[in-house]
This record gives sequence, C-alpha cells and structure tokens, in this order.
Amino acid sequence: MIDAGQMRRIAAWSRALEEEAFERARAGTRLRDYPAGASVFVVGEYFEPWVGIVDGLAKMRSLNEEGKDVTLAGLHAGGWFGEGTVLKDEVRRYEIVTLRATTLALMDRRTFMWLFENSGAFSQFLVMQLNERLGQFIALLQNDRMLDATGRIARALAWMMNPVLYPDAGGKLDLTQEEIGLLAGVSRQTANQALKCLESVGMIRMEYGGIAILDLPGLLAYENS
DNA sequence: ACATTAAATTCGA
DNA sequence: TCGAATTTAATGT
Repeated sequence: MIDAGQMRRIAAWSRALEEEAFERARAGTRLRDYPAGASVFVVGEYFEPWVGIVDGLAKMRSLNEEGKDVTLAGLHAGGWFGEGTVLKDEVRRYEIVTLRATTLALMDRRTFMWLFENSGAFSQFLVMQLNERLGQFIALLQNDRMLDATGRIARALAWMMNPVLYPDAGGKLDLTQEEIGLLAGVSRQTANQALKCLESVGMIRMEYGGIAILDLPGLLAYENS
C-alpha cells in the first residue's frame, strides 16, 4: 500500500487534490516492477489502469502504415499517461516498452473515473495534460518525415522536459547515451555525435549518466543542422 | 570494437 | 567508518 507521502512524491497532480479525492487516488493505486525490455501492454490489448512512472524509463511506440516502429514519446519518472484510452474504455493503440528496470504506478479505472467525475482539481489536471500531449503529437505528425538523428534526439529530450507533463523534472535528465539512442531509434555512437552537436551549440551539457538541458525552447525548435 | 574515464562496490584496517 | 583497490558502467573515437 502506498502511503500519503509516497503518493505525493510519485504523482505531482495528487498534491492539488481535495482531501477525499487524494485518499481515493492513493487507495486505488498500486506499484508494480518491470525488468528492462519488458512490454507493459501491446497494441490491441485491453489494459485497464492508468499508469504513472515511479522510477525508470520506458517508451511509447506504435507502428506506422508500413509497419515500421515510431517512438511517440519517451516516458520517465513523474510522467502519467494513457488517460485517453482509460477515459474511453478502449483497447490500447500503442505499446509501452521499458528501456531499463522500471517501477510503475497503476491506478484502477474505477478510481480514475471517480476522480474524473468528482474532483475538480483532477479534471482540471486532465485537461491540461491531454492538451499538452495533443500538441506534441501534432508536432510529431508535422515533422517526423524530415528530422535527422540530431533533430529526433533534440525533440525526445525536449519532450521529456515538458513542464506540464513532467512538473518535477529539474534541468537534468538522467539518461545514458545508450538509452537516448533507444528513444530516438539510433545507435549509441550516433546518439553520442548528436549530443556533441547539441552541446556545441549550447543547448545541452553532457554529463556522466545524464544530460543537463540549457535551452529548452531551442531544442523544441531544432531543425536539421 | 576497443580504449579511456567515471562511478559503485568491496576490502582491510 | 575511511580510503585504497577492484569491478562495473558509461563514454569517446
């Protein structure tokens, strides 16, 4: 069972909830561990709960018309996702794969729906979050065809720093270059070169086991060099 | 793929 | 518990 302090730590949105809503949210959420490379759910599967990342790293991906992999978003600690599918009580249209050992928080659909219907603070949060992700997906559709490796990495990093989706992220992302490669669909070597390129224009700083983000708007707007 | 460097862990006092 | 020695992980080319 998750205690109140832990709940507030893993779910930034829970801090704004009314007393009863917070209690329900806490009681209806449980933790589950996944090893690296695990599939949390696949396309077409009915996976009931709403999910948050407590710790670790995962990616959301789907297949395009030709059956090729498209990474829709990188997901790290503090992020919650899948609300669209849970709201509509549908089957998943994308899949989630862990990139390293990861702990997820799973909230029952019953609890989620209760919060949606009874908590003003929660519905307000949902609107913000849905809108923010919609904006990301539109950006993805608009430029996916022409971004090179550096551009895709810039975008992956910028998205994982989104202040609405990840309110607790500082100015740093704890990702190895290998993990960044997995997120952007490039080799570690290519990721290394791309990061150097972004560092040379002052948008990031490379650190051991992580990346400091120096210019978020710049990363978002990054086009091919 | 290999060499280098940073960090984590173990070990001996 | 401290610091040196060893092992493991990440990075650079």
